[in-house]
Parts: sequence; C-alpha cells; structure tokens
Amino acid sequence: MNEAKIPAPEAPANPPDFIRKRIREDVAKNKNHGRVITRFPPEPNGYLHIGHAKAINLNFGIAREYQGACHLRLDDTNPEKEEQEYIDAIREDVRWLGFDWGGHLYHASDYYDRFYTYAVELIEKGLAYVCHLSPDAIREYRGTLTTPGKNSPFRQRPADENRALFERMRRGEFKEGECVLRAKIDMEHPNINMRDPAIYRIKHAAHPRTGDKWCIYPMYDFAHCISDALENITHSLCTLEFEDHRPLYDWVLDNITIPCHPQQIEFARLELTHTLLSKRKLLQLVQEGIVNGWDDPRLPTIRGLRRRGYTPEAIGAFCRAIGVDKTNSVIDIGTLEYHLREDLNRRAQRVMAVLHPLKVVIVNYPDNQAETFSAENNPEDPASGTRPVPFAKTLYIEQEDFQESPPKGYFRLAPGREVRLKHAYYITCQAVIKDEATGEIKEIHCTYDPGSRGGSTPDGRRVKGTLHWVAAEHALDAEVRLYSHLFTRPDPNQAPAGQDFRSALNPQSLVTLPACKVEPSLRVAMAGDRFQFMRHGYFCVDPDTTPARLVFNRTATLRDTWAKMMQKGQGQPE
RNA sequence: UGCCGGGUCGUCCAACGGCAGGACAGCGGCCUUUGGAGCCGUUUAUCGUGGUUCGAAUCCACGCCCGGCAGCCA
Repeated sequence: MNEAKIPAPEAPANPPDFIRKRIREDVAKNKNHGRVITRFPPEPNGYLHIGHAKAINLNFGIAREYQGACHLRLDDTNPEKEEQEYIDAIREDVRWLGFDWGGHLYHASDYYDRFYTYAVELIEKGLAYVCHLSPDAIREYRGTLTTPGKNSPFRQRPADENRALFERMRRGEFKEGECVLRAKIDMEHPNINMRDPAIYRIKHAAHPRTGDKWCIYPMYDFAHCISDALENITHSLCTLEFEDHRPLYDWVLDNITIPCHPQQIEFARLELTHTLLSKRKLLQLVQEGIVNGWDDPRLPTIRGLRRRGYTPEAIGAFCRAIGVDKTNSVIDIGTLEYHLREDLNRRAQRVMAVLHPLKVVIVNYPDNQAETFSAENNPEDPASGTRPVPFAKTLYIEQEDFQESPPKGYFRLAPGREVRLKHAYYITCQAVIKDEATGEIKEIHCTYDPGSRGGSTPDGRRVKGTLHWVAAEHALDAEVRLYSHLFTRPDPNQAPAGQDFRSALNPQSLVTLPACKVEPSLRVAMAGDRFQFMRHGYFCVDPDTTPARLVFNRTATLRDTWAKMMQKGQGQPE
C-alpha cells in the first residue's frame, strides 16, 4: 500500500572483504583487461535459501561494483536430480532478491558438445582413459586418506582405444556403471581428488533440457571449470568444500586448449542459528510435512522468507553486514532479524490490530456517535501521510493490556487507571464485567475524557500507557499466524543421543489466531503488503487471504521491553 | 592419522609490524501519543609456548584446537 520506496543501498560491503581486496588488486594490475565477471551456479535440484542469498549478493554485488557482469548458470550435469521446476524457481528467486543477469542466463548443458570435444582432447593427449573397473573396484584402487592409491589396469590403454571406447560410451553401447572416463593424473597424489578422478559417467537418463541426446554426462570437476572458462568468468567464487578441488580445476584448464583460466576463490558458507540450511534436511522437512511446503514462512528458503514478509533489501543488508571470510562461522539469527526490523521500521505503514480482543465499552460516550481520527501512517516517514481511523462506543483492546491486579511497573489499563488510546482519547477503567460462572473477564467499562481528544489534555496531565484499539463495529476479522523460530536449539543438529534435528522442533513455531480484529483501512490490503501492527510487530498479508478473510503472517516481533522485564522477573526470586 | 583450510569480545567482521576498532547481542540511562523507533553510556577478545624486533593479532618455530576431503553428487 503506502510502503515507502527505499532504493536498494548500493554501498559496497564495508570494509572490503578478502575477495574484494583480491579482485581490486587484479583490476589494478589490469588482469583480464580490468574486467570482472562472476557467476552464480546453482544446481537446479532444490530451492534457494538464505545461504544462497549470501553467494548471490556476493557475486552479483561484486559485478555491480565493478560494472562487470554476473552470469546465472544452472549447473545441470546430473539429469537424475534436476528438474525444470527448480530452474524456474531459481530464476524467480534471484530476480526477487534484486539482481539481473541481463542476457547471461546459461546452463551447463549448453556446453555438452564442448565438454565432449575437450574430453577427446585429453584422451588424445594421453591424459584421460576409459576405465572398466567397477565402482567398488575404483574405490579400492583409490586408496584412503592416509594411503596412496594404485593404478587401474586400464590406465595404459592407448589413446586410439580410449577414443573408440569413449565414442562407444557416447553411443550407448555400455550399461551404466560399466565404465567411466577418467583423467590420468596421479594415483599416489596426497589430494584424493587428483587420483585419476572420473570426469564422465554413463547415465541412461533423459535430461530436462537435452532430452535423450546424451547418455554420458560430465562430472562437476570437469564441467564446472570449463563452463567458467567458456563464459570468460574472471573470478569463480565457491564455498570452502571445493578448496580441495581447485588443483583439479586448474589441472583441467591447464591441459585443454582454452584461452581463459578463471581464478577460483573459496569462502565460508553461511550458517545460521535456530534453522537449517542443508538441502537434504530442508527437503526432509517439506516431504515429512513438518512444514507446509517450500514457501512455509518458517523456512529459510527465499520463498519462505518472502512469504514471511522479508524484504530483499533487508536480506542484502544482512549479507553486507556479515561479510565474507574463510572461517566457518555461525551467525546468530538475531542479526538477520535486526536488519529486517531496521528496514521494515523505515518503510512499513503503522496500523492497529487486536490479536486477542477484549471488549471495552465507553459508558459515557453517546450511544450512536461515531467519529474519525486521523492517524499517521509512519512516524519515521512524514511523507507517508495519514489515514482515517473510526472510533465508537464499543472497542476492542488487547487482553494483555488489562490486568485486574497489575504488577509493579505495569503501565496499562487496570481498575481506576487512566491510559491513552492511541490517536484518540484518555480512558479510565471504571468496572470489570465478569462471567459469573467462570470468572472470566467479559468486558471492561470505561469513561473517556472528551477533553483528551487527539491524545493529550489541556491540563497537560500525563498517562504512562498508550494502547492500540479498534472500534468493534468497524473492525475487520482476520486470521493471524504467529511465527517464531522453527527450532528451539541454536544448533538443531546438536541432538541428544539417538535423536536428530527433529527433536529440536519448536512446537510453537506456528500459532494461529483465528479471531483477530484489525482496523478497517486494511480492507484493501493485498497479498504481500507489509505493515507494522503497532506494539506487536511486523506483519504481511498472506496469499491465503480471500475477499472474505484477511490472513496475516507475523514477520517479526517488535522489541518488547516489558516482556523481557517479566521474563527476567520470573528467573529471580524477588 | 595423508592433504587442504581456519583459530581476534558471547556472535560476526576489522586493524601498512605502531593506541585492538565496528556491528549484533547484553547491561545502565535519556526520551517517547508504539514499553516501538531514536539518543547516550558501558562490560567483554588476539588459542598456547618460545623466537625475531625499539615495538607482534600481524613475521618465524613448535605445539594445541576446530572444519573439509576417500560419489560414477554438486
């Protein structure tokens, strides 16, 4: 609705991280003619999450800072695991995060012919051979982390024979697993990745993009470096687990005829407390129905965050704040939430919503009177204007804003106590009406001071508490979904013996409030619109919303000093 | 235990060999028509032992601890 348009902050990460420093040096030396081209290369076998957002912001951010380019490349070299569904989702998510690959959308499968030609070149140079060892035998021959491997009996096949065999592999004359093309490097190499790694394997599977054209597919180590080089990538940024693969990356490019040799640089992947960023475990959460799909607002997936009400700007600010390094680190999820609140505070329109309604009757307010107050939309942004908010004799306030016997320090409504209704009047509690049988509070009777109209009085007397409210007859019904951390433990994987991360699931991660009352201006709210429910937090309209029923998701709570005081009080014997 | 990488406040990130700084969290206060926001203040750290040096988080040596690697996954 009236959400402030905040331009994406273009400031580079501050101070420059080790990758940017290195790139700066390269540019200064005029390496690659001073050009910077990066790439984001997801495998389309899952949905993107906040960890990918770190890589996306890094790669696209650097390209933007150097007026270079960042390619989006789908790394689709394994037809058994990849699906078009994921490809579409990845494109959508990257764009939503605020990045544009221009014309540079590629697929590793675009290069299948080139890969094949380069494999033949290695064969002809005597640097690759077809190996008929079984997978088990290959493992045995590879040796272990501490003992060297030994040469395959097929290692000395002449180039001509290898070439013919490889061609037969391509034509589908072999069964899966029967043989494989291997780089001929060194079976005693201390780096296991260099012990004649497989570079092509047989998979009689149709590929989402190339169909039945191929039944042999290149391995990551062979395809990735060549893809980078074919696209003239200057800096190939990847996560730490590929550090051991860099020698192989370089070996392949050094041994084929290709003019470009990108520099691989590794950085630590993102880890966050109170959530999971493993593809496998995310998939498990979805498949076991622990969450409601890939866009469940409790998930750290980009779609989940989007549905939760996160902004791409907040995610970008978070990525800049955490920096990039090689140390394995675990970021407190509070840091993410901080950047979210900071962004939403500037841009989200304020609105009044009562989550747990308690009826209040203003006994001295004329029965059929109604008036309208003008409420500022966002005190942080005067340009956001105001909206009308109707007031009437019967209102709802928050149940927790009234206490019959208030504890020390409680500023809200209590018998005989005067508080301010935001934007409206001062009211004083005169009576508490209870259900005779249950003792449950049914409604509160108050008087109002007509002289306090607008929220202050001529005598200048002060009230400690200011409550939000909605007029009963004008209020809209809404369902509100209160989300909190999916896991109770900071590290869900640190589970008691015999249990897994599921033992850390937070049973309160979703609490649905079906009968909330919200102010009438929300009638025109659209799915995705973000608001601050005053004194509660940030909420956004869920796509489940229908014309008949508004549904809101809680994006984040506001800082709640009172709740914190209460919590602390409980911990200590007074 | 072969190879690779990494150890700076509770957390994350800084610091040409020259006063260890910032952010988040915490704590205290101010302010407030959101117990929000904002503002001010504040606690806390260089893995260890030697060495080089006028001077070491930074360089060297030896340890210690943590992570990654033995897919025809990426």
